[in-house]
Amino acid sequence: MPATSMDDLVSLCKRRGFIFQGSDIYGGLQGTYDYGPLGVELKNNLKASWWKANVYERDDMEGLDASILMNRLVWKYSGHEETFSDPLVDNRDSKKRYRVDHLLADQKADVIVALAKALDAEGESLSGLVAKLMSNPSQAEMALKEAKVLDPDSGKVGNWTQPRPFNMMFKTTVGPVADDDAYAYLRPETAQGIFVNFKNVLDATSRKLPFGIAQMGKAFRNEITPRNFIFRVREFEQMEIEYFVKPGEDEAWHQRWIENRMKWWRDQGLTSDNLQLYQQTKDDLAHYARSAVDILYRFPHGLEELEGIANRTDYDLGSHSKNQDSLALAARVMHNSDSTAKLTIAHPETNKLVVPYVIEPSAGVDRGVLAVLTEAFTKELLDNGSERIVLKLKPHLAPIKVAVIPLARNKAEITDKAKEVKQHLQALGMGRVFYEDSGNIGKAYRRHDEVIRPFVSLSTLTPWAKVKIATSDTVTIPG
RNA sequence: GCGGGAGUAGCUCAGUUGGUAGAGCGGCAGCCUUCCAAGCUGCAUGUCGCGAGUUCGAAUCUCGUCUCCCGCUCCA
Repeated sequence: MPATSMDDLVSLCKRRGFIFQGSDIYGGLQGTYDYGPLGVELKNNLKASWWKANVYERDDMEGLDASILMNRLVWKYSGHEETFSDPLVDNRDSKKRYRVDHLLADQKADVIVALAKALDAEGESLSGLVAKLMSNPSQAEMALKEAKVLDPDSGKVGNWTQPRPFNMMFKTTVGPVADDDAYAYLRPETAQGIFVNFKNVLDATSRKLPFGIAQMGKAFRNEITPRNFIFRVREFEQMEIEYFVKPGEDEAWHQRWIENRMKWWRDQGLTSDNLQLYQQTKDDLAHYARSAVDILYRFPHGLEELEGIANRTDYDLGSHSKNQDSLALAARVMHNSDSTAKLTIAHPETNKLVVPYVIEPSAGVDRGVLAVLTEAFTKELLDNGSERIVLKLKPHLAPIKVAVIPLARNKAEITDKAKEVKQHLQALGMGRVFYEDSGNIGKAYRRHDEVIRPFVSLSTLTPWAKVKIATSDTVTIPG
């Protein structure tokens, strides 16, 4: 079990070159991290394993790599522009929605005082009150009621909902003129790139239901609180599948994907003890989902989401489709007057055009790396009472595949042979191959023990292991 | 964003009542070494997170700021 502390992991990652704080020499930038020499190998290995399992080893999957920048209309119709914008509260009676800061700015002083009191935040500035309101929505709802916060339009006391924190999409200007309309968002999820390419992929491949589209890529969220190392960050990478199925078969496929994805994570070395499924409640659900199951992992900071597997029904394709009235959509979608495409496919039996349902297994690459590191991090107690750190990684994830360590570096008959072996191994294209002759043998072993398993312990977790060079010219590559 | 804690060498940390920095591990060079976290010699580590203030003098006191950790929040 990983009784690993986050501090231990952060320390190892820095020391051995897995993960660094972003913009480190300028004091860092919150919620950004850089992958170092070993980290990039580990991350690439994890991604390669995902792509192999979900694209190369299946007959029902296509790959895609969509742009990070997309037409703003994508985010309008996906629902993100509404749900990922500023902190908002709704008046249940008037059905009007207000930005929390604007609402408070319109209140009389005594209302603000009463609100501050209800929030136990006397003397706070207006922005401080907004923050307080956003920090605990249910308390905020009661406070808004208690303070009799007025609806600025009607002048009556409002029947307020919980305030909701939404301004998570990064904006950037597009084109040479930075006027108000020349902006785009950095995508807050990769999924939409798949949905807007649904017709393109279909036209190019003549797929039939069920089939999926797989994609990996960066996404950006202006998180209020980046936290827990690479767990919650502002720039992150996703591995996502949108799997399109016949309406009515969605529940069964949802289950199948949950099992499939759990198995994959176990194949990456995560143990069942540290993995858990969580069925989201109605309140938890994102705006697009009918139901969702999370794969949770026991990270150093707690049991948290590693991957979400959602049943998005026909919400997304329906949202981005023209002529929605003719589609008999199950999901409630915004009327789309901008799309130029009908996102349908022939029903396998009736041959009528239908909007397929979507099952979305969506995993965080960085969270995956964190989970794998957490699981692999092991403190071994040595006979002399001291500890050594070892990463017990699956061979296919190991950042260094082979370390060739000559048993002496002052004897040419040994070092020449060792270098020759290293050349041969390198030519196999198996990944990183190191020739290690610094210090003495003991130190060279230790250096690699930390990041790959030593050849001496033939654990099933051993990657390629170290190569032993002997004067008898025998070479062993256990594992 | 709010509350609490922290930031000294690559890592883990020490630094006494303010007098301009140390240890272990690691790194580099050389020697030694046939499987071990083995040893020996030498070298380099640093605007003490950043900026300002108080002071003759600040790692040490004050303020600001950035970053990290814990809690509230979250959902890849």
